[in-house]
Amino acid sequence: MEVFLKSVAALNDETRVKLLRFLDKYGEVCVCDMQSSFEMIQSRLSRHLKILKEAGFLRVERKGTWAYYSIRKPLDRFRSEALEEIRHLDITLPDLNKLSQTQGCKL
Amino acid sequence: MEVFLKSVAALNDETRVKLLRFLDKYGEVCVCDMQSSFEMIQSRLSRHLKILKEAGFLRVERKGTWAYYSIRKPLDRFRSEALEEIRHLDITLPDLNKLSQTQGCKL
DNA sequence: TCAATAAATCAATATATATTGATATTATTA
DNA sequence: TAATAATATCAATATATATTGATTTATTGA
Repeated sequence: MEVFLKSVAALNDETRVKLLRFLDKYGEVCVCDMQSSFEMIQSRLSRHLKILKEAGFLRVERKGTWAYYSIRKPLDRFRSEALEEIRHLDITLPDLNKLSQTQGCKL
Repeated sequence: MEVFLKSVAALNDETRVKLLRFLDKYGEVCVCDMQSSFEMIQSRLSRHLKILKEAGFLRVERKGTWAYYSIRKPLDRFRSEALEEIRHLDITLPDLNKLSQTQGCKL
């Protein structure tokens, strides 16, 4: 029950649904790029990413000071069905703004 | 997005997950029987049932003063996957206590 | 129509979650 | 090792959701 409720709680927020879809679309993205793409305050973004990760949706890979998040694979059945459902929602996503590459990130 | 978040929000509560599983197991159950089975205060139960209904999981049929709730069929893909996930959770359910039949219900 | 019962709704309060700004941690590099 | 940058965590507050008891609505039957 606990694990199920944790997955569901993670999905129960519009910001996190958008982040999931964003990572689903763009693959592996670093925190500072999500920050600039979504124009979101850093602590807020970090918290949402943590919730998604601890709910089993995301994985993180650290490269130096940067943290790259992506959809964890494979996802179990329920989580991948949730992601599939999210794919079919009419969501307006921001474009991927690759600060990290073009400017070495200075947020 | 709205509809999806409504489904997810409805699932985001242990009491409601148990109610879903209960109705999944026992079929059509009237409110007073759920009340006595779960030993739950009437207004609380009524509120949870409303949330599940408005999220598309339940249907209600009124028979006189009684309201019979059951899982809505057919469920769409995401909702039925959620239900399937719930079926596999290790949940302790109360037995169905048929007050309505044995005593004509007097809660 | 009145009384009684089942269920729904309302209003107040309690509890949980999200947001923000500040601070801490970690890795890099001068 | 000191300075800086990226990310995570913390503490205070705001917002949303759940619970309770009281009230309302709807239905039945005397």
